[in-house]
Amino acid sequence: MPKIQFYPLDATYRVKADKPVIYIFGRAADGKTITVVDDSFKPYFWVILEQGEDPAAFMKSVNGMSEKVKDDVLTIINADKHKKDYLGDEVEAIRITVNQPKAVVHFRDVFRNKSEVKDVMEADILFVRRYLIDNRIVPATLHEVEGEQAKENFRTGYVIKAESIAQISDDSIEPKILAFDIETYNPEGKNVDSERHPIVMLSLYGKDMKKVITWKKFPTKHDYIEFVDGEADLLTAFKEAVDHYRPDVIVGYFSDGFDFPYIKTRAEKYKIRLDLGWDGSEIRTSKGASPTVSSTGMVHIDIYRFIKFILGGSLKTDRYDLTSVSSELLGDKKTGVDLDKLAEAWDNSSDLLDEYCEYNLHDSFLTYSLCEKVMPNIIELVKIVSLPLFEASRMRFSQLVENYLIRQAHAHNVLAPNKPTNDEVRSRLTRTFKGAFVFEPKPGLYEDIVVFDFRSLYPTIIASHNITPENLNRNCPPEKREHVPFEDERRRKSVWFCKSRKKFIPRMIEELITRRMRIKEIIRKKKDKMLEARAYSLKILANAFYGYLGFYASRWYSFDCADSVTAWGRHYIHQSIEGARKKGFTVIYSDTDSVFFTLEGKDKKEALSFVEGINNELPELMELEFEGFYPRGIFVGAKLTGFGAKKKYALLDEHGKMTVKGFEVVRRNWSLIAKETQEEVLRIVLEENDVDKAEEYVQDVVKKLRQNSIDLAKVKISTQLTKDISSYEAEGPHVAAAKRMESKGLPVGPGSIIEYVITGGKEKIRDRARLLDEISQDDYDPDYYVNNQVIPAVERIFEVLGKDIKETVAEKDQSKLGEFF
DNA sequence: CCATATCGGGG
DNA sequence: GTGTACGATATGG
Repeated sequence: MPKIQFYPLDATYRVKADKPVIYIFGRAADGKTITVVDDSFKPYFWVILEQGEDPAAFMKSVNGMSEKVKDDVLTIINADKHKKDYLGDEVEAIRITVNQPKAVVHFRDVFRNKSEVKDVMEADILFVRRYLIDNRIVPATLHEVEGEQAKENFRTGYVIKAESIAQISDDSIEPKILAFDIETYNPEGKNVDSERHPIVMLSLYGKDMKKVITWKKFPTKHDYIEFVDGEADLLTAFKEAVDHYRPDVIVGYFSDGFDFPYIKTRAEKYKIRLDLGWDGSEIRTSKGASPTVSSTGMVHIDIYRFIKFILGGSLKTDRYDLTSVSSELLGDKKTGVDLDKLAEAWDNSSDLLDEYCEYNLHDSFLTYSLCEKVMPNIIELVKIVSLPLFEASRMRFSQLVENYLIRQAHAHNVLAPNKPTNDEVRSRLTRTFKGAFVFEPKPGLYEDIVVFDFRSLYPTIIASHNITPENLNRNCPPEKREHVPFEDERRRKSVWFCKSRKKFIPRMIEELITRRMRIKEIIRKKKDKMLEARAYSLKILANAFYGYLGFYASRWYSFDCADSVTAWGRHYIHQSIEGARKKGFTVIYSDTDSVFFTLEGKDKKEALSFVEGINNELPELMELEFEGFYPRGIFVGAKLTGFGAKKKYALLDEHGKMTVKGFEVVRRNWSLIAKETQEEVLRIVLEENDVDKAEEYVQDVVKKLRQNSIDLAKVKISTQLTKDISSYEAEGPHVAAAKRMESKGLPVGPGSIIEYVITGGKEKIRDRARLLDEISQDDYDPDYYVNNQVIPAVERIFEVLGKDIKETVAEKDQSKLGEFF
């Protein structure tokens, strides 16, 4: 029988004659598209009987049950029993195998109401998911199917009726990606309306495809522009181009929420079928709070969602528009055209349309580049959770953990707990957790600072202390009980975990930690993009476990588990702090998993041996790591925010490298002169320990500001708009500047970077904001830059050093005035 | 103050 | 489709 190697990408099922048939779509190793048909798998779920009930009698009574519900015949085709781990106990669970997925729902409800049934389990794991898990099929990796060509009508190179399918290697596909983007007619500005306004341009970008389709003619040099006769033709041309290119992945930016729904609405107007599915089906929208759009076979990825939800935490940007994300990830950004004028240009068939087409293609290019860049991360997640790309690329952290656990539960003979009921969710939401310990730094200048932090603190606590619901206060001889070191005595007495045997969640997390350590070891010797993506995936997954245990909607939720993790965290950090103090070090700062202390004349080696001592006492997986040694550091009086004090400090290491946290230098909306002065003051103080010199430096800057000899580029302030100009309640200088730009016909909106300078005068600051091309060197206001930029940037640093820089500067000004008169 | 609604992204 | 989510912020009672 023929064998074909292929990479599964997507899967679905259909019921034929009351029998489910699985279809796996993918790319064969020879490049052709493939459909694999498998009708051998049956849906099932589990029943747990009440104590004392007879499994044999139950199985006999239910086996063969059959009911006709509407047009479906729903039948129990088998009932057998297996030893399974049910919430930590080994039980005889009864597996109910049925003829089709709908029968699961039906019999689930029937059994739930039976008095002899204690619980119904895994009756909500989707059929395709069940199939992939039970058959150990890992999407995006290399598999081999054995079977004959099937006579079914699919638009793929192969259609194989599978006799057997198996993963043959961990090698993953490099998917063929096609990005797309639309521009719409928008006479009402931001107010887009897919019912009334047409799509005027649509771009496609792939390795071998650069195309913009539009339906007004204008002169152009670009050979990638394809002119068609109207919007309907544009839609048809889009469909044909995608169909002809046959990508594995079609990608858009916010295409779940905008491009695809818009295209669908427009296509419906013309009764055009968007049958892009490899089975001939149309693209489908799923409504809800966050709608998705899917197509069978070809995988639709909305790269915005993946970047925001999965990579977001490790990016600096807090905005997820295409410009911000591209500039951070690719160092590129959208081309600047004014979209508010597109409708006008369209109406007049203006030559400007050529520029809009360039812009349209560039957005597809950025989307393509982003997708290509993060694809290793998507694929590694796919492999870990064993879900198709469509689902894996849309997951949140909680779903990532949950799907990983469900996948592993099957491999470890564990029954996945059920999802919480609405009532349960409500009650979970009322409880809050005590967080991490923070030791506030005393403002001051410190010498010989050593920093240590716990490597993966929460994951290692879960693994080391066996923290999991199945181990909480149950089935354990007293001598094996480990009480959680809560500060509250009652809680300490009442919450304990059994140490005797590693249970499911701790075992899973231990595996993640050790796998990641092995990979890191390999990467150290030889860099590898895929391995780095894998190490990153394992890290974010392990780190998400603590949050998952305390997440209200999770299957493995446990208030006591989540609360115990932070209690252990506080315990270990306190222990480290106390240990350091006993050895004669002075602890200056600590937050969650890190400790900063000063050597107090002792040798660096003594600090290292202290940590070695701590590590000898720690459980095996836990480790307090040496983070760095800093000959000098400064901690500055923190401004109280709603969440407590914000941390502000700067450290200088032995090689002269400065680490700055929480100071304005790292923020954008300060002028360069303020940032530079702050950085230089920090450098003089830390490197040379010379406060007088720092003071002189500031005085010199002030003098130059007063002479208006500081370059305009250094007094320029850049601020990013976060919303529409009209929706700002308080008009700050950046809003005033944005309005000036708008009045000059420059495109401004959310995401635009506004650059302005404050000029002299008696009006409000916002009325003195000017754009760079409106002013010359002498126009900036020295007073503003001295009092509102430079002084505030360095004030607290000098405060720590016992100086009032305001006074120093004022005196100098005063004496100068004296000389003058 | 707490509960409920809206937004995010996109043109 | 063996289904529907999340978290921050603004608004209203």
